[in-house]
Amino acid sequence: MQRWSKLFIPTLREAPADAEVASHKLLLRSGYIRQLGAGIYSYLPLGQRSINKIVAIVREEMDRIGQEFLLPTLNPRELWEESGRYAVMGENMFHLKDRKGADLVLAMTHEEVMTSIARNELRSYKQLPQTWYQIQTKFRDEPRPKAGLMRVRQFLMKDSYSFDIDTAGLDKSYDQHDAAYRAIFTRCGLEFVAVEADSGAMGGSGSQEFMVYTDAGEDLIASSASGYAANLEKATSQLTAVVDLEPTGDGLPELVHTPGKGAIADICEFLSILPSQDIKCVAFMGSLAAHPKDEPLRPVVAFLRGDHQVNETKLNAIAGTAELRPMLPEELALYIGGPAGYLGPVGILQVMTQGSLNGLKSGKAIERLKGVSRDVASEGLRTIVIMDLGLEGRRNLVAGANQLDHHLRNVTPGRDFTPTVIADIRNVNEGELDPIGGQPLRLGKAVEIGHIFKLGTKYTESMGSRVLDANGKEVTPIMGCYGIGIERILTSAIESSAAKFAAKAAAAGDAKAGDQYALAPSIAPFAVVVTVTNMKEADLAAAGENIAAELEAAGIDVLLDDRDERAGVKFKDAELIGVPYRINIGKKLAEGQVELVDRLLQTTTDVAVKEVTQTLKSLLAVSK
RNA sequence: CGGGGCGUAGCGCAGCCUGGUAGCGCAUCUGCUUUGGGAGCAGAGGGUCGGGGGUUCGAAUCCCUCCGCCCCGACCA
Repeated sequence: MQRWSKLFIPTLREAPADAEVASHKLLLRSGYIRQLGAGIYSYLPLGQRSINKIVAIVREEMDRIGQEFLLPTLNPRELWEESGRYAVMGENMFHLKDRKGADLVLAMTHEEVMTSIARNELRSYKQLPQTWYQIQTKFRDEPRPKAGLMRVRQFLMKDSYSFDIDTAGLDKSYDQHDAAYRAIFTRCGLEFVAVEADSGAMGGSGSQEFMVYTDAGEDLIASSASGYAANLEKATSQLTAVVDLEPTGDGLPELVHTPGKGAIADICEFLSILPSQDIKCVAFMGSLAAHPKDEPLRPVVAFLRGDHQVNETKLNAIAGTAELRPMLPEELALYIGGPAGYLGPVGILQVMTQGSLNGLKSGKAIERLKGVSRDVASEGLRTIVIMDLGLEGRRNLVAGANQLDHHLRNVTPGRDFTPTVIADIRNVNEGELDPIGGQPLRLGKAVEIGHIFKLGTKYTESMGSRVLDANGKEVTPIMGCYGIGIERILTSAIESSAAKFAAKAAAAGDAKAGDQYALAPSIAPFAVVVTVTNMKEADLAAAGENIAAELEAAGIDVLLDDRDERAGVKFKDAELIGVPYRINIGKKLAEGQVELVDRLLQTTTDVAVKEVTQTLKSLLAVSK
């Protein structure tokens, strides 16, 4: 039996100053981990117990669909050159030399090793499909490790790879992983959403990220009760109903004097209109490469509904640019023809040539402009004018007139201006209705705990893996790759729970109770702590011993707190280590009762000593 | 890699500006008291003040340099 007095559980009353996010503080305070360097952590016994439980769940579910390997982390450089990823990964990969001077790398994932095994061993379609997985330490030289175990340089990952003869087989392997992942995360007690992800440059055909909402996350996602979920970069929503203004005068664009009303809120108040009846203009210079130095820049001008915000990732995708920065005032004058605050789509200068540039009065501003927009200045470049879908079909809008202190009424897209492209370039907002089920969207930061991905033939092709099909023809196996961040299951579970405790404490007006959490029994280091409130009272100590022994005999993961400490200290410690159930053995023992504290539900009930084991068994059965 | 911050006992911090015996709280150890929400009293141990160099009679403190860690940004199969 595990006795607290014999274990190494170095709890901290205060968190080290380096810790910022809740899970980091709590993992340190509860004695789960200690830091060794930036993004490098030691797992102490409690942390290791929890990690082991997570790994066991992952392994159990993965064994249903695949076979476990253990692959080397130390990889020859040549292997990564074969796949082309040596150059792609660059500084993100750890490099080292052996004593003979040969180059080695520490593996970040294992596509290359798995594919090398596949190409050496798989010969026939009869050997397919295969699903191979491992649970292994991965190394990534993160440019910026952060948030405790959230983003680290050395971490555990379950990675699996499927090899199929055709896309139908791949679809099946992919779906099996989807089901396995849902089972794993559910068993770990996580509330997750599956987000359709960008397959990106990898050229795959399907990809899903499994996300957990947490403020410590680095991605922004939107999801709804109808099952819709997407990255903010891809999320769309149903447009909220808007009313167009009635035309004034002859219904054509009409100049209005609007002194000092450059901001949307001001112009709306001044003209008694709604933001949704106004056109917002956002102007950028887009670089074609991610690290612009001497790269040419292209002007990108976006028009949106006044109450919408532009999403730069969407805009980049439409404009074909890699990075955007706001236009300088000189550039606004050059490409749009108006001052900031009064920019509008009507009469926008869509083509800027050397001639028209020369036509402008030269001066410092133009010289500066030539410096930043070399390409435009030298050969002329079309301004990309993008209109958001939210403006399509609208009438009689208010827009900047490209003159200081003036706006236009009666601006109607299509009639008064023609965008280069009409596309979705806006951010969805909290509460808007999702596009498939019409349920309100929830927006928030989230952390990625898993990813499944239809990889295709990228590696089997480049590394020369071929099998013979039923017709004796040589074909390239199709791969899928699938990852789970083991530590992120733990951190996101702690983050989620801590957020719940904090919210409840805040609602109760208790400002300082923001440092509690409870893990699901499936992944907590122990399912239950038996707390003897006073070890000096022999009957309490004996009862604790008996109850803990009985729980253990019933197959329950129990920790007996037999330390000669004050009750308060023991309660605080038990809570700090995140164990979901606690049995307090104290005064009520005289009446044959003990207390059962359910930290997941945050309730305390009296239970007869005789019924403790049965009660816990049923609680644990439910949570399994 | 750009910007900002920090480095003094296991943890949290003060001292640095204005150079002169290195301090406080918690934790640890001993004793007594206490015993259902991080106990009280008394005593004790614990420090290359991140490293190196310099200025000075004298450096935690001033100067130079290197290292480490955290945060924001960039980046992130």
